[in-house]
Amino acid sequence: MPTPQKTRPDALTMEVVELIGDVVARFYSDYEDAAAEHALTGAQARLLSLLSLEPLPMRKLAQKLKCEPSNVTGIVDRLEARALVERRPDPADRRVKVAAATEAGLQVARELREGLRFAREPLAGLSQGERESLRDLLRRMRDA
Amino acid sequence: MPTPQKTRPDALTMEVVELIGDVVARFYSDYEDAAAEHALTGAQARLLSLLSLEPLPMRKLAQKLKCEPSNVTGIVDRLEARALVERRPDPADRRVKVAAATEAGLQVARELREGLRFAREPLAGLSQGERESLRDLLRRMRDA
DNA sequence: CATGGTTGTTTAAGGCACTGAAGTAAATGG
DNA sequence: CCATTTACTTCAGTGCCTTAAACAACCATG
Repeated sequence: MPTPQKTRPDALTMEVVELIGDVVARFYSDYEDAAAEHALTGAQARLLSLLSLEPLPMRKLAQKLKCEPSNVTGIVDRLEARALVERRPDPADRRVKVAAATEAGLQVARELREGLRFAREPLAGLSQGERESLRDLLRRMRDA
Repeated sequence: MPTPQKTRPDALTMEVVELIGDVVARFYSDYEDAAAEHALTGAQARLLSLLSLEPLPMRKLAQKLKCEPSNVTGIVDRLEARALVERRPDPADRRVKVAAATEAGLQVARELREGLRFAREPLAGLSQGERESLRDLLRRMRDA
């Protein structure tokens, strides 16, 4: 046994993990900034972003956001107070409240997506071919 | 003017941004989980991680964490209450308090780093050569 | 030096995100 | 029907985070 450690990662892997950490930090903080430009918190932006694709019941929102349903209540409350989101009754189940982005909410979500220029900027320096290999590598990481 | 938008990104770029978002979400949540295994919050883990490299004054910590110094006070308070971090006086400037990881804190930081297996797992499926190109691409993104 | 401005840290007040427990209303299955 | 489960909310408590204000120590200028 040359190395007593269980799964001692090689230097290359360690460096890539480090780099991912850096990029993650950058992307995350850029996302928060983009949200802040619309006076949204990160959590509010993520929730609104989800609703810009399709209306969802509170329960589903909690699942997608990986948090407790009681938490979603507050976030939707705050977005609803700003008329970016509304609660609709579910005709099929009167217990359910379906959260949906309003017209204004959709607009903000669009601007938010476009305002993610920070995330795109680092990509600008890559060639078409490099972006393709990056895409392939990321896909495989995601699906791992 | 075929497209009224300012800088309409192509489909490839959009997909890569989407993929980065996915990987970021995964990495972030794995980091929080790893921290939680040591009863640490994400913020506490990040701060402790910084201090595991070198002791830092409160002011520097705030800079690295991109937050207000008054915020750092509370986080260090909680880590100090658990004896993972200690405040030392700076002999050169009596205003300054240098935060430093204790022996126990260094141990936790080490375990935390090793416990980041989640972040490494997706890399396991990549070959040596692929990891190298990923490293190069990430480096260029970081330095962009 | 003395003094006035700057810097490093903390405290206090307040908002948001989050959890867990408890409560209410509606659906569902003997 | 009634007991259980499900969807949502409310409440209490914690942590992160910011701004404003306080304090002590540093520092430059006259």
